[in-house]
Amino acid sequence: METADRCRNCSVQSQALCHVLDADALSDFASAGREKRLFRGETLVWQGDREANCATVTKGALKLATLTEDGEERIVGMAYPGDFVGSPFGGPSPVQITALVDSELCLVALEAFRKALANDRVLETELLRRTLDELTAARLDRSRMGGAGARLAGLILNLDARAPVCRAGPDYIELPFSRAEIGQLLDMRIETVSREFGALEETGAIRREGRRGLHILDRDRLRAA
Amino acid sequence: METADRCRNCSVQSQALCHVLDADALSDFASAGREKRLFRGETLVWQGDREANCATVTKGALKLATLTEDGEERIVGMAYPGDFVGSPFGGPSPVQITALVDSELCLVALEAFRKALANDRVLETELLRRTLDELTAARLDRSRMGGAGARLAGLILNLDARAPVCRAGPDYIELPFSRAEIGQLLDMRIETVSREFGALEETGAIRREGRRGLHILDRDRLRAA
DNA sequence: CGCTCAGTTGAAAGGTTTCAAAAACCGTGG
DNA sequence: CCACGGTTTTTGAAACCTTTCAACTGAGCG
Repeated sequence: METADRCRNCSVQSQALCHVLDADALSDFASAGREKRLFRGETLVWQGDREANCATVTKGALKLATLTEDGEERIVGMAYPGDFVGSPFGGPSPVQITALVDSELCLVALEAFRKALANDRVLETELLRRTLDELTAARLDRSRMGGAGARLAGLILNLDARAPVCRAGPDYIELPFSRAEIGQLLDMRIETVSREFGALEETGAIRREGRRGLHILDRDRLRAA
Repeated sequence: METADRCRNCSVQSQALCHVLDADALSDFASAGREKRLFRGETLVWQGDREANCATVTKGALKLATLTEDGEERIVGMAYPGDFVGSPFGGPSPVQITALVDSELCLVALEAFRKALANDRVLETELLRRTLDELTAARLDRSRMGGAGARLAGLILNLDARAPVCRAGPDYIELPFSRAEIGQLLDMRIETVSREFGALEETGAIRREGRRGLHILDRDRLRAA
């Protein structure tokens, strides 16, 4: 069966929201979902979209962003493989969701997802648990706000720890961001991003390679920053 | 019956999490809860507390804060009447919860709350809905970060709109914060807070009265800042 | 080769923090 | 009721960091 295969071969089956479902429920759930590929820069959900579909990220990295009134974009969150994105209860989407690098998703129609949520108590409980965790993570993020260098070092450590897409070696990561996107995420201008990269390189914490390559030379020094 | 009375007279009965419960379930739930009074500065939950109790705020204003490694406090969220606080799934509390002004809560033992959550599907669904809303609010907060003046104006408008405790007249509010707490919340030093209050007063947007009194003279001007 | 675009670098302007000190406020006791 | 002492808030000036504006470098591409 095709859908069952899709789940059996799923690269995030042990981390995704749906891992709490038993075989039968999973099969129902899977038949409501479909794979979707997003190219770098493609947008899954626009800010304000009503009744947008939900999805589990299976590969890549997505940004959640809001538009300021003057049209600037502000990145307010990230989604990596295993993460769930979307507004299960519908309503206009508060953020837009865009692929930072070529990505893959397991897309579920909103109506089907809502039905699954109603049928499977465990699914709802798991979503609640994850949402609570994300809420505390989002709040803790606020507290982790020192100077520009500290924020950049924090981002690098974060990618190092939890972004499988970026890992291209034990001490080498490929940034999924442009300088502009790092600025939108960390609230600084691209010039400052560039200078702070330079400063971290000076200290010997990292070494840049090309535009997006990053050798991590000294994690302790990053943590100290 | 005492507990039923408590709910019937509850000042936040229409906004609280428990408003989704039917009469029977509410009566069970109420018998597991009890009133608790917190004086200004008292802490309900410390950062790291395990298995701390949950509560609904019925009166006052609480801060959710984390401690930085150098012992400084950083306010990462607020809770006003009708809001639910605590970690229903237990584990060490990521934040500490402290009364900013004399407050009242409807406290529910963690075990009882978890049981209610398991029994009453609607309770869980409502908690999920609220948590999702809080998550997007926390994320949007990040995007609302201009200069110091803009952040302070935003806080004032926020209190004006959603903090009943503070309202002491149609255009007069009583700040629940000290200057230091405003600094912890908005990420600026107390001197900057003071100067920005001065700047807003210069423009005629507000007028200060004593340490914590605030006349709101021109909401449009606040919004413009 | 010359174009464009992302990234880097430099110098000046702007805003926030820091350190220091004065002023206003509050509870207490005379 | 007023004076007192401690605390919070305000104000001032200099140091610091980030932004802004501008120019330059380098990689990719027709």
